[in-house]
Amino acid sequence: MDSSLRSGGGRRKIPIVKIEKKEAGGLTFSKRRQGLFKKASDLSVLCGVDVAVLALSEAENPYCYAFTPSLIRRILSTSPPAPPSSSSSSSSDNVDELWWEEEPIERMSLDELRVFRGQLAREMQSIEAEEEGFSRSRP
Amino acid sequence: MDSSLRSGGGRRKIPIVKIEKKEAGGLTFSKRRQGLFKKASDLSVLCGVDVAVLALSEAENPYCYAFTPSLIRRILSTSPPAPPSSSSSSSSDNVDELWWEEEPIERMSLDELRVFRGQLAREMQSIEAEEEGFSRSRP
DNA sequence: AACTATTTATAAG
DNA sequence: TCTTATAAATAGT
Repeated sequence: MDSSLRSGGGRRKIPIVKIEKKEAGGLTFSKRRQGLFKKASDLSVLCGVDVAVLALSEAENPYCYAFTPSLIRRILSTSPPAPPSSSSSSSSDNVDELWWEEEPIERMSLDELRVFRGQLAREMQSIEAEEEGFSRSRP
Repeated sequence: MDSSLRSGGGRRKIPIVKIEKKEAGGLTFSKRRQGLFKKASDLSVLCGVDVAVLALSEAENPYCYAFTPSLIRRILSTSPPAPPSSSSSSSSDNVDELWWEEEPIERMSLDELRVFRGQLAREMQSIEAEEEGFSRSRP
């Protein structure tokens, strides 16, 4: 049976076009943002590279993910906000748990804000360097 | 049978820890980066929001995804670098094709660089506003 | 670069 | 939120 006609149960295929139903849009934004941040984290860990993600909600609230070594070190060295099952877990690698992944700018500490601003500043320098290249070729 | 012991066939479960084999790491970076950009695109389209992704390869090459309405408009209105099957395709909605998704900074046009820099600048203003909040509470 | 078995993400309920 | 059925991503060949 065509999955779009089925009445019950699991995931159905949806076209990638803007969701018009207001509530569904907000739920989808939350779920997919979480999924996106998880993918960013996996990529960062698996390949040992820096990945940063910014997503603005429809209300323009910024949600960011930035998984830098310095940020991780700093977070791990301070008291975590609420790491799930850190005391009872039997495995020693709950460092892999993802409680720090999603962090709206509004909840960052001053140090976190500075780290993140530094990342953006460096990225902007790269962009400005590229723009310099254009002005040199046609001053 | 444990999937890590199986010899043939499909996907196997892997732990999310750094891949040490050099070649495998590069392949995984490419595949997962593509997947991440696709997820970013889907989120952006489904929810009508701005999403930006930056990923630095192990060699520090920047790969970025920035899917703003103005960027899309500008790209669609200019001659595309190499849209796949734009002339032979029978469907009219090859606008959905994702050829512009992956774009290293080095290959951006001046206008693209400015759009992207503008996004980062706005993001940085949000961060600085938050930092202002800290200095007001303890001057 | 393509395939395929499988894991992972997620749309509805 | 939690579950379930399914679509989508992807590890290894």
